[in-house]
Amino acid sequence: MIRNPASKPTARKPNMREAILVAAEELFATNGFNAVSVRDIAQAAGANPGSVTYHFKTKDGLLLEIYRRHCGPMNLRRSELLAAAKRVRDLQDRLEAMVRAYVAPAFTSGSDLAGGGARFTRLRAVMSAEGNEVARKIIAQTFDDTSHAFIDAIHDSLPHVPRTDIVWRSHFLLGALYYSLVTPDRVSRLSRGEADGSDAASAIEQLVQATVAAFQAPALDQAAPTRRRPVVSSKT
Amino acid sequence: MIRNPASKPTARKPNMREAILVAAEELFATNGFNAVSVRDIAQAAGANPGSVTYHFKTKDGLLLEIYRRHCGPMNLRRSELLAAAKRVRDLQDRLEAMVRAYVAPAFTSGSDLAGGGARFTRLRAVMSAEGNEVARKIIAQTFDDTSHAFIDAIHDSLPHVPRTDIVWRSHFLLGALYYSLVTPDRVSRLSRGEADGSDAASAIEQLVQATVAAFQAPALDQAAPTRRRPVVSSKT
DNA sequence: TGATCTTTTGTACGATAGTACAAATCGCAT
DNA sequence: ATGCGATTTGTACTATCGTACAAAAGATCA
Repeated sequence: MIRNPASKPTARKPNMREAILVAAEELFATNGFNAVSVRDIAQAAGANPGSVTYHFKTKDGLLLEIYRRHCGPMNLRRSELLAAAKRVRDLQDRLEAMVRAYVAPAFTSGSDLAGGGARFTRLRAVMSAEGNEVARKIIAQTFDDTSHAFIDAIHDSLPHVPRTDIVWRSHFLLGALYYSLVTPDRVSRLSRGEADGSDAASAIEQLVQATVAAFQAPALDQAAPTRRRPVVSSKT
Repeated sequence: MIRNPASKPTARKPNMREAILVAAEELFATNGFNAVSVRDIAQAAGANPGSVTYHFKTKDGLLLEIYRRHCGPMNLRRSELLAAAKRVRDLQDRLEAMVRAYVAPAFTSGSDLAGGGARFTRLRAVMSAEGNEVARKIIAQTFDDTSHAFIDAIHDSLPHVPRTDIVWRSHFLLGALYYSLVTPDRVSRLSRGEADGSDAASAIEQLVQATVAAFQAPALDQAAPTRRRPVVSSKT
């Protein structure tokens, strides 16, 4: 019976600290921060309430640690994918690759944390909706750089669209992304079972396709008083 | 000193019940349901905690009443605007009008409730993120009809796009809409002050423009293995 | 005006929250 | 095996939660 080779020489049971983190992630992402008690988390993790205090000191500390361990890997992955996307020659393909570089890591794991990508993104969505203070600080510090990098890159591919519009549209992208992870069942319901809102692959493809089109919409500021955009085809 | 002509013969102070509702809306929409105590609400409304119990029995009952008084007017307004939009002849204009009919009532007041539109929409966003049970039931009952009406109408204007894609894209629209109301400051921050995320008019225009383009994106299912979409212009 | 109903107030109660802390337990190097 | 540091357990404390309820106060109308 081999014990898993714990990297650190400190670990009694399989990995209680990890179990608490995962349980907390899931519960926070599903019910919000305040609706979940430390006791709930402990029970879900098969731990003792006091154990949570031992590892993370406070409930805020636990949330902080959840962010800490995810932000790095996810942003790293995004940077890699963005760098690769920037090298794509074709302008249309490049834009799509960049959007995908932004979207994909939010759905899939950003590191060895099994399946943690979607769960963590859902958590971010909920925390941002609740106006959580701990989350707000971390997000402004950690994610704004990445967001700016994407906005700049996309702007380079769409020079005729003002940066302001790019910002708005990337904001919409994040909102759509969050909402897809928060209430996937709504998609299933409204499509009357024809689509599965929980299917990450579908969500990514749909989101990328729609967002690329949104980014390519004509500029708003400098727009002429009357519409002048070529419609895609409008009827068959 | 004229007393305001209360429609109902029951009302002691200006309108305590209303004050509690407004305070609760604002607090719930900002901090989430569980983070706000009945005492917080009472204090913000200048009322006594017991008064909340008297008018709404429970905290859930208070939330329920908030939904009740907003859902009707907002959906009515949406139906009116959708009906008007359907009468627009030009296909492109009609699509835009329909999207606007969906978006506008969420930002502006749906009735005589002063400025309540945006506040209520923000509330819905937060409740949906928190997975609130009371909200979930009401939404499925009250909003799905409206959502279906819009999806069907938009599908009629975009027959070459599968209904499934329309559902996804309208889902993205709602997510973007929610997020715009939840964290408007992010837009201001990322645009380095060039845009004001709190400006409803800007948000609506940006959202409508981006969403119309997203809806017009080529279909996903029946798509050919290689891309074949006419790019809008891609460079000046 | 005085009776009656509605609304507001004040207070209290049981439940549960986050957290602290001492005791018990475990893994491991020696 | 044994001692030691790391972890887990159990429990307790204080604060705050939602809610109930009786009393006070205001409004309404004969």
